[in-house]
Amino acid sequence: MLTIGSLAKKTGTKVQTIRYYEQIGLMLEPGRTEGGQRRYGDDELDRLAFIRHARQLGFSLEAIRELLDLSDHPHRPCLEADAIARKQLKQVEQRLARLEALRTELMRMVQECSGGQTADCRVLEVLRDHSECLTDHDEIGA
Amino acid sequence: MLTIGSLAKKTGTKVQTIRYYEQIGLMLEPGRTEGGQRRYGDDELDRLAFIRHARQLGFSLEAIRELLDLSDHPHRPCLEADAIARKQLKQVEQRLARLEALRTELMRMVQECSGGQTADCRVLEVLRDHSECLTDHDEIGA
DNA sequence: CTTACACTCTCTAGCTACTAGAGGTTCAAC
DNA sequence: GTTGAACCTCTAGTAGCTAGAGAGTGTAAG
Repeated sequence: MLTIGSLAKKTGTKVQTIRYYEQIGLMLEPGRTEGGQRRYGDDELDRLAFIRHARQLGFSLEAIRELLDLSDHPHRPCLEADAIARKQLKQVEQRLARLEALRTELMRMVQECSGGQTADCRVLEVLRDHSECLTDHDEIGA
Repeated sequence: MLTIGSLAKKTGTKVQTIRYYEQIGLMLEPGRTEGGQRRYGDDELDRLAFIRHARQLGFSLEAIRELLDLSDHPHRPCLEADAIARKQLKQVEQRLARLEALRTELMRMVQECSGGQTADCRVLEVLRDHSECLTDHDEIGA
């Protein structure tokens, strides 16, 4: 049985954040001690690890909620789950494409920026350049 | 001379967001018409394009502020900007790896999920795995 | 058994990076 | 010279946390 603090440590989450996830219904209400302190089992550790990983991948809490629902209701017909999976897959692929473009730019930035002064530094120029970007105006936020 | 609206269109930014950037000091105060409306030149277009691009690359507004400072004061060494870029690159590469794992699993799920039930779904398991993550607890937020 | 103290509890308020709306003004085209 | 889209300021709301106040709990040493 884990205290909220050790669960936090194991998953790299702030204690407050775990309580927040419970509050908005992403984490289920855990068992409590006589005195009212939360105690967690391995299922909860898994669930929280999943949430944190998904967050690191840029999924919104709403998207994560959908994915968790897939696992919480295993007797649902597959069509529903399939639709959600397809939707998420599409998002994942968009995200991958953007991240790859991004990696390329960052790698170029790091390479070109070696030893000079800021005046010579291409970091700013690379990002300042808007010859390409002016055509793709998709959203930034998750 | 650009109105705030056309600047917004050119950079894929919301009008409100531009005013917000001005408010927090990321965008400098532009000239105004007699009637008090903002008018922008090409420098401001460049600056905003830079900010937006950097945001798309996952830089926080604070990191962007630092980068803009470097460009505003070009006689400082580039090391600082380089460090910021490297940090972002590392994060991007971590995210790419995890996203690829998730894509694989979602693809498998969509393929296999034809007639079965959610019970077979491995999506959660992929991200639930915390064998690696338990050692690297870097921040999520930019 | 009791005392120490790290940990937990709830609650409220603050943070970043926007976004939306109310209510009013300006600009440019007709 | 009037219409209407675009602009103005201001306030408040959003997601996803994060920090602090003030009080209670759990455990281990003395």
